[in-house]
Amino acid sequence: MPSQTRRERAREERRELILRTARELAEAEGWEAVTTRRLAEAVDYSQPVLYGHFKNMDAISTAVALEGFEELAAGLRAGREHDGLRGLAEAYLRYAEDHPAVYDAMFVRRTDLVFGDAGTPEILRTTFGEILAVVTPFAPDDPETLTEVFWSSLHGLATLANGSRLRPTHHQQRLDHLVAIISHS
Amino acid sequence: MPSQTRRERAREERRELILRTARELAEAEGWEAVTTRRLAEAVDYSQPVLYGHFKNMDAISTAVALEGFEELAAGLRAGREHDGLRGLAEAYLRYAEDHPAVYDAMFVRRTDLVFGDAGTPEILRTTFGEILAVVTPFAPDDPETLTEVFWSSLHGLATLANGSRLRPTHHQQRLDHLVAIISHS
DNA sequence: TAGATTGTCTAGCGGTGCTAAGATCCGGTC
DNA sequence: GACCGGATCTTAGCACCGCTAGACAATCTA
Repeated sequence: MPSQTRRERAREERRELILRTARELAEAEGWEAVTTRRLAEAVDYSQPVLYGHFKNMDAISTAVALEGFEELAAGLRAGREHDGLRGLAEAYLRYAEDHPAVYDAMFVRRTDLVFGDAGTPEILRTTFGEILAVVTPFAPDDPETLTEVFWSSLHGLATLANGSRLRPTHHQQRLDHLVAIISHS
Repeated sequence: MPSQTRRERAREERRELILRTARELAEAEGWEAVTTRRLAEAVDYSQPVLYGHFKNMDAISTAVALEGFEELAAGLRAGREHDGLRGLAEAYLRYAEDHPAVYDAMFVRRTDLVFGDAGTPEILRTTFGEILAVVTPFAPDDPETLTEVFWSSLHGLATLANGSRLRPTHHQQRLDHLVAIISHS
């Protein structure tokens, strides 16, 4: 019995090593630098080992994305409990800024994660639920739509800022504006 | 003299053929399908011919993006003149929905187009200026910040909708909400 | 018509994701 | 302790990618 579980434990550790390394590589040099050869070399295994743990390269970034959803949901919850709408917005934008590669895997890169579906992972619904909770007081009759609009605004700010398409000096002012127009709606 | 200009004309037509074909291929199958080999075969030349017109593959999608900025700026202007804030928002989202690959080239794919810089192409400033013009009445003291927020919201709605991450049925409601909260700010 | 210029192609480099086939290790059984 | 069988890992290779050097053909200039 211990032999079997020891193998399984080793396998699980290898899987986490691959995931952690892929994430670090992506954050350091972008997802285009995460190739099977470079990743295999970084974890000191040959390429086929990766395929023993993940179906393909996309499955690796999807797994990183799922980690990201866990972290983001926790951050949003904390931000919301601390400072409501503004706290959640700050937490969202901070997460996107601090983990741009993970954010990309979650929301920008092509993925087979389905969003509005029955097969949607629970954590995705949880994340959406955090935004829903903080927005509902401002649109009790149709909170879903305002949630989508608010989320889209945050997503737009996050991606355009990460792509250096917004003035880097006006982070706080944009957040103030967004929080103001949502709460006056 | 006509010989020289005939050559130049042929060269220009070839360039446009490459651009048009790349754009069609991208809209039909996504940018990942636009490879030098497939594109060369589609225009019935060998791959090195592409490099006689464009420095590399990225330069092709950048050229497509510049076409897109021209079209988008014209659409935004028409929408704005027809129905102000709402008309512009509708025009923006319609363009992104009708030309998802071009929109990607403009705002999502990595590009060497700089945005807030002195070397920014005039057409980019023109496009931004359309949004600025329609938003200024609602924030006369600091129109730039509200412009960035409004643009980010439109961009977020466009990309999340194109990635099937928003309910496809509530297009109009989201637009109504966004226009409402901006104009009440 | 001879030479220079321009245009085009074939072939090839090093990289990519991914996989088949064989070697090797290691736990379970006699 | 010897051996078997399955899990694990590596080498080697496929077809594709962006991109370029060098040979060859077509066209313009003089």
